[in-house]
Formats: sequence, structure tokens, C-alpha cells
Amino acid sequence: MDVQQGTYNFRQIEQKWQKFWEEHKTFRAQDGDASRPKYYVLDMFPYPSGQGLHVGHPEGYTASDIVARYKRMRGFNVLHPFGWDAFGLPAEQHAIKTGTAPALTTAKNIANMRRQTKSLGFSYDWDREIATTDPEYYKWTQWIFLKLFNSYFDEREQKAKPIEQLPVPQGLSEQERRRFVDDHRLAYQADVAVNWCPALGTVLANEEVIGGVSERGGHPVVRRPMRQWMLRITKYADRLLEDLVQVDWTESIKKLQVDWIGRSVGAEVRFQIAGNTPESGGATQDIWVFTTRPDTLFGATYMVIAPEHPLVDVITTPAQKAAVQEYCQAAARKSDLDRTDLAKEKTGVFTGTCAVNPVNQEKIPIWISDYVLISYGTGAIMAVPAHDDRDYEFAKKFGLPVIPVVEPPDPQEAELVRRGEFCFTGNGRAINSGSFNGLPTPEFKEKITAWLAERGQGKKAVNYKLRDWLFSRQRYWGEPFPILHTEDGRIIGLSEDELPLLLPEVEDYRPPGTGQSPLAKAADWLHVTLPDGTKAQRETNTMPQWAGSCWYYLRYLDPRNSARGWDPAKEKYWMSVDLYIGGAEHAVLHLLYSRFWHKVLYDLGYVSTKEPFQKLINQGMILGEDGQKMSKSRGNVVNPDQVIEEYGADSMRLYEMFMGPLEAMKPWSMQGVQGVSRFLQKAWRTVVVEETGALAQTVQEAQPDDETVRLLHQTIRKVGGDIETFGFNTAISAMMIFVNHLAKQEVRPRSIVEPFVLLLAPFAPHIAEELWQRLGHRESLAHQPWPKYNEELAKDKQLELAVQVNGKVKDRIVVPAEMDDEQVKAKALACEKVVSALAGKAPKKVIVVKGRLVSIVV
RNA sequence: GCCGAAGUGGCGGAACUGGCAGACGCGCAGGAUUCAAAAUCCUGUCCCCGCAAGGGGGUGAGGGUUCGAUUCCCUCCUUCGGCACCA
Repeated sequence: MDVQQGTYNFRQIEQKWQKFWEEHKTFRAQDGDASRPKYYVLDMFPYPSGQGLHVGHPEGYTASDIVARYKRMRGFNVLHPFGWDAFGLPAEQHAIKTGTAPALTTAKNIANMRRQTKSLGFSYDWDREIATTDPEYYKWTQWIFLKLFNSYFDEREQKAKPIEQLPVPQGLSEQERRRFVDDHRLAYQADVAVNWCPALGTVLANEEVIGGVSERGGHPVVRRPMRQWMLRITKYADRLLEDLVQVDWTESIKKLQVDWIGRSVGAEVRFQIAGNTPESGGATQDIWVFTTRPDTLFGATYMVIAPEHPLVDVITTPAQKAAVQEYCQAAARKSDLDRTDLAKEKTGVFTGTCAVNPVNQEKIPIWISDYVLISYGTGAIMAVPAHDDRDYEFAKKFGLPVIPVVEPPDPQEAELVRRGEFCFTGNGRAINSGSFNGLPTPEFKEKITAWLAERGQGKKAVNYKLRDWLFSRQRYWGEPFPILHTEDGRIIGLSEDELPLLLPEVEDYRPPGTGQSPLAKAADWLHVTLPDGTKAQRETNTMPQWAGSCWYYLRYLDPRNSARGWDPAKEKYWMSVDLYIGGAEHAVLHLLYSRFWHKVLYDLGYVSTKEPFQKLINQGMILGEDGQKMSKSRGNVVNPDQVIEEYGADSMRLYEMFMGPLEAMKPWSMQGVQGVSRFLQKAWRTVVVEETGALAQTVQEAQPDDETVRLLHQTIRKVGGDIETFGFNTAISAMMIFVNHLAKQEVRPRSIVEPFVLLLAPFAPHIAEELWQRLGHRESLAHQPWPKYNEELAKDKQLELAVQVNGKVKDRIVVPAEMDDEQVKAKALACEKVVSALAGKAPKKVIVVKGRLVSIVV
């Protein structure tokens, strides 16, 4: 067999070992094994696209695989699973174009990407493979949805509870009671202004709209009211924030989540409409505003309400009616894109009515402008142009007064602010604020909030940028909702034993254009008669792609369980995920949604940890050789199949890790692949005679020399340490140094070569297994103990120190490692070059830095 | 505009808690081997002056702290990522 011959034939070696691992189930994770610590390494599972794997995928997968293989050798029971996030738009769009069922396209794509993934020799436990589109999988996605549907959020305990425990007010009619309950479910329906994308024929979540166009495809998105399914993620805003302290993620990713949740503390303040006194009838409601700067109340010179504010019609005077109507209608027609584009120029219209500032009884005009959003706070603001950039801009445009009430600490700024020529948004001291003058901003905030509360004019308030999650899509290729709508208007969740509710087969995948999904056309599926004879229709919306990926890490724990989503004992054993690796593009979407579901499941007792992912690493993007983002149109896309064909999986893996830091963005280089490929060949030749395939004569049962032993132990220490800190590039460089040294040796003792092969194994597992076997071992090295290093043996006996005079290196001295500082000093001062550099002057100071240098200051 | 990360040879990048800048790899140059090429091996490779010994400069720019700064502080510039009227 060719494999037995000498040259490094990666094709045969890689095939051989991939087959071996698969047949021997080398990487099977043992549920509940109490004899070893567990370690759960998870990759963000891919969407099985028709393009197949791109080189960005193996970057994260190789990193996690190195850790998985390393942990196994360190004695951990490792769970390292893989699967497919297989619902999604491309397969559906392909179906619309060609009529091919998305299920078929998806199966084909999975088969291809599975082949590619396997060709890289990752140590996945393939017995646990899952696909979100598998009915046996989405059955449980639907099950979790029902848990959300059948739960409410208990404000006092700040947690989800079964809906049966919801305290319902007495004396409600059956219909009112039902309405009350439905309004408290974590999954609920609401008429909301949604992001409707006409080109895609579906609504999108806020997170899926980037700058007014759809994230996928870049199609225009408009606002439109529609009845949609929502998930009450906002109830979890505080917990999603607080629990970030207990996960081990980079600060920048945490910050993205914090910013997305956007918690703001301030006050809600009541403004009465001028003239709306008890004597005059007092019928009009007051306007409540939210502000984070109640300390600037004395500087409020006007108010703004959103065009959609319910009081618009009530407070508009007859004289202003026409102008206001025109403005509001124009605002309603604007898409988000328009609003973003026009953000530079403020627009607005006066209602004709004034409000009364509660702190000084001043009358201030009420304006309407679309820079105030109906969906945030109360949909109305008090405007303080002296201390808010947007209000300042608006006031300048419409000639409204600017009254400074905060004095900046900087005198120059203070002068400009006093003249109304500078908008100061920072903290300072109060001016023009009556008896509050002189107070520092933070203190003023507290005082004024209490002052308002005492008088019933305000209260402390918290607002979030985070909105409830729009959870329905008008698409075919997604999980159907396990929901029925009865003729008499009831919403019923299916019972557990009716799951999975299968996706019906349809002939036409085009959206009907009515705002419904293609499922509305599946008449047989759509219409249902309940046992009691009631007629009902199925919910025709489907879930967004995020649904399946919200909980897949739990299904891996028990992927074939048909009785429950996962076994509680297995959950307790494996959770939480110790290491999660994937792209940073999921920093807010997937990770936030997933954490939310996890917390609901935690509240309901289905999982035992508060957070799903303990440690998170984001791999950086790989650019094309030209330093540009890879794209077909640029023609700079690197195909993993080709790289593997030409250089082998081990070289591919090694190069992806050697390119640079895992988290950095970095360009591809085919010559770089060649470089690591040369390294592997060199490593091969240190062990195997190329002509015969025999073990090299130089690999002997001999005593290694001190230097080689030292280098081996240093390399063991370096490689292990680097894997722990994800410094794979420097680990590989250490192995290169080691091989360069070993290749020069006439004799390469087995006691040196074998540990090295084990070090190489997590990075380049195929070649390592082959070398291990050729060294005479029968068993796979996958569970061999990781080599240990000896600190004493790793220590350098002699140290070379630099000797500096006034910061310039003048000479070098070689000293025994244990030499004490005084002796080192003496030796340094005795150097010929140092003596001449000193030129007879006495050193002021001599600093010895252990193992580094001697610094002499004159 | 705001927030975050980062700027080191021709290129990717290294440098522990402030301690010899440029490890390792690529590329390039020269040499060995070869009829020749590939492969492999050896030598050199931050910049400037110098035949050399040696000297000077150097981690985006400028300043500061320090015996000593790629590392810490301030100002500015550039690139990338995120958010985008959230009061």
C-alpha cells in the first residue's frame, strides 16, 4: 500500500484516519461520565448554503477542534457536536425560482457541506448531528414556543411562570378574562408598526433592518401596521444586562449587547396643557415625557410629540389643523430609509397649543416632529436646546429660545453656553434654575425627581432601546407555529402530543402578496375542525431563522430523545457550554435571543444554568489575497476543497491557525499555506525515511542531549499555554522552532519525538496519528495523555543578558541562571565595552532585571 | 455624529506583569545540489552612513511619565467594526 511508502502522502493518510475515527467512534462523548471532568466545545452551526463551505468556516471549527482534542488528551470528557441551521431564505428563494422543494435543496446542501466538513478531520461526535429543519428537531422548537405562549412574566419575582398561575382580576367576562391572559403571555400577538419588506414579502425584526434596507438582499423596508407574533424579551432586559457579569466574553461584545439593550435611567414628567384647568373643564389629558435629564427642566423651552402621538388631534388648534395633518401624513408615508436619509434636516410643525412647565409655570409651545419616536419612552419629549444636540438643532431652525441651565466646568465653554452659542450635554452646575442653582448635575437629578414625585408631577423611570422581538415571518421555509385561531376569535396552542406540526407540502412557494405566508395556500393543512366541532385555522406565519438556533446547544445533549427535548440529567451534566466559537456578526442577534430563551427555560425549570455560553470567542473575518472581503464579483474567493486537494486538510488547518490571532481580520495567502505545508513535510522527514517509509535510523532509543530536552520542555509549556489562551499562531511557531532544531540533530531520540507528535496532534491530527502509528503504537493518540513538562528541565542553564549604558546596549554577558544580582552587576561593570563607555565616570545606578538585562545609568 | 478595536520590515505577524523591537512564516538576494527544473539544504535580509569595525535612526504623528515605553498618560491622524434622531 502506498501509505506504507515514505513520502508524506496527505491524501491517503487523511482518508485513512478519517475512516478510522468514524469506524471506531473515537470522538464519542460519554453522557454522565462522572470519572472525568466534562468539557463542552461548541461551534456556531452553519447555514447549509449552496455555495458550500468558505474558508471562514474552518477557521472557527479548527480552533474549537484544537481545544476539543487538547482537552481530551488532558483527560476531559469532551462534547464537540455539529449540525445545521437549515431553515432560511436562500432555499426558499431557490424554490420560488425553480419550484424545487426547500427540503430537497437543503438536504443536498447539507450532504455537500457535511462532506467538506468531514474532509477537514474535525473531532465531532457525528452521532449527535442535528438539523433545525428535521421535524424531530423542530418539534421541540415548537414545544419551546408553546412554553413561551403558556407563560407570563411575574414582575415581583422577575421571572417567567406558567400561565395558569397568572393572577386574573375578579369579575371579568369570559372574553375579558381571555384577553387579559393573552395580553400577559410571553408570546403574544399585537398590532405593531412592522418593518415590511415588499421585495421579500415578509416582515423583518428591527435587528434585520440595516439602515432602512433588509439585512439580506438590501431591499427597501417600510413601516406598516400588521398583526404579528411578539416575544416579550423586554421583560428580561435587566436580567440580560446583569448576567453579563457572569460570562467570560470580551468586553467589546458585552458592550454591543449593553448598547443594544440601551437602558436609560431618568424621570417621567407630567406637563399640563395650558388653559386646561379644572375651571375650564380640564378634559384634556396631560402629556407625559421621558427624560434622562430632569435637572434641565428649567431650560425646557418647547415640547415635541411624535407624529403618531394620540394627543395630536386633541391639542391641534383649528388654525394649525391643515399643516399638522399634512405633516403627520407625510411622516406616515416615510419609510425608515427616508427618515434616516432626512435625519440631517429637522422638520416639524407647531400644534398651536402650549403646555405648562411644572417647575416654573412657564408656557411652552408644543411641536410635532418625527425626530421624536412614538416607540420609545412616552412618544413625547421636553426640549432643552441648550443641553441636547437634537433640540438645539431644531430650536435654531425654528427660532425657538435657548435657555442655558447647566454651567460647564470649562470657563470658555461656560461663556459660550451663557450666550446660547454652544450646546453643552455634559455634567456641570445648575444655573437659571431657581432654588436649585449651584447643584451639580447628578445631585440635581435626584433632588428634582423627588421634588416632582412629591407633587405628583413626575416619577423615576427606566427605558430601554430594546423592543419586544417580532417573531413571525410570512415565509414558507420555517417552523410552523403550533397555534390555532378559532372562528370565535380564540387563540389556542396545540398540545404537546400534537407536535410536531409538520410543514405542509405546497406547489407554489411565492408569497400570496396579501401579507400572509405561502402556507395560507395549503387549504388541507390550514383548516381544522376541533373535537367539539369548532372550526379553526392554523397560524400561517412561520418562525424566524433565529428560532432553531436559540436552543440547538441543548438538543446536542440528547439529540435522539423523542420523549423530551433533552434529558434533565444530561442537561445537568453537560451545561453550560464551556467554549463557544463563532463569528462576531452574531454579537447581538443570535446571542441575545438565545440568552433570552435560556432564561425563560431556566425560570420554568428546564435548564439549570442562568447563562448558556460561559466563554465566547469570535473568530475574525478572512479576507481575500487582495486584502478585500471575499466575494464572487471580486473573484478573490478561496475554495477550501481546492486547498485540501492541493495541500491537504492538515496544512489547511495549520495555515488557518498560523495566519494570525484568531480574533483578528486577516488576508489569505496561498504561499502561507505552502509555508506550513513545508513545515509538516519537514516534521515528517524527521521521523520517516522518504525512500523506504521506514522509521528513520536517527529516531533511536538514545539519550537526548540537554539542549534538546530543554527545548522540548519549553515547547510543551508554550504549546499547552497557548492553546489555553487561544494563541494558536504562536503555538505553531514554537513547534516550527522545535522541528527546525530537531531536523539538524543526527540523533532524534524517541523520548523526544513522541511527545512532539502528541503536541502536533490537535493541530494536524492526521499526520500525527500516522507518525504515532509508525512509531509503533497501535492505539489512536486521541486519548493519549498530553505530554507534561518539567519546569526544571525547561529552565535555561545559561542566560545571555544585555548590558545597557544609559539605555543603549553596549555588550552582552553570559551568566549562570542562578547567579545573584550582585555578581551579575560586577560582571556587567567589568565588561570591556562598558568600562570604555563609562570613561572613568562612576555609575549613578545599576539595575538588574532578572534574566533580561543590566542597565547602568551614568 | 457617538461608541469600540487597531495602527510594528516588502507581506502575515511576534514581543511575559514597562526590560535586548522584528520570533515564526512568506517573499527576496546569493550559494550548494542538478544536464536543467522542482524539491531540499546553507547564508543574508528593519532603515541610513561605512569596505569593515562601528555609529545613527526606528513600532501612525507630536508631547509626557520613567534609568528604560510597541507596552502607561494626554493631544492629533488613519483604518476597521458597531450604533445611528432611543430624549
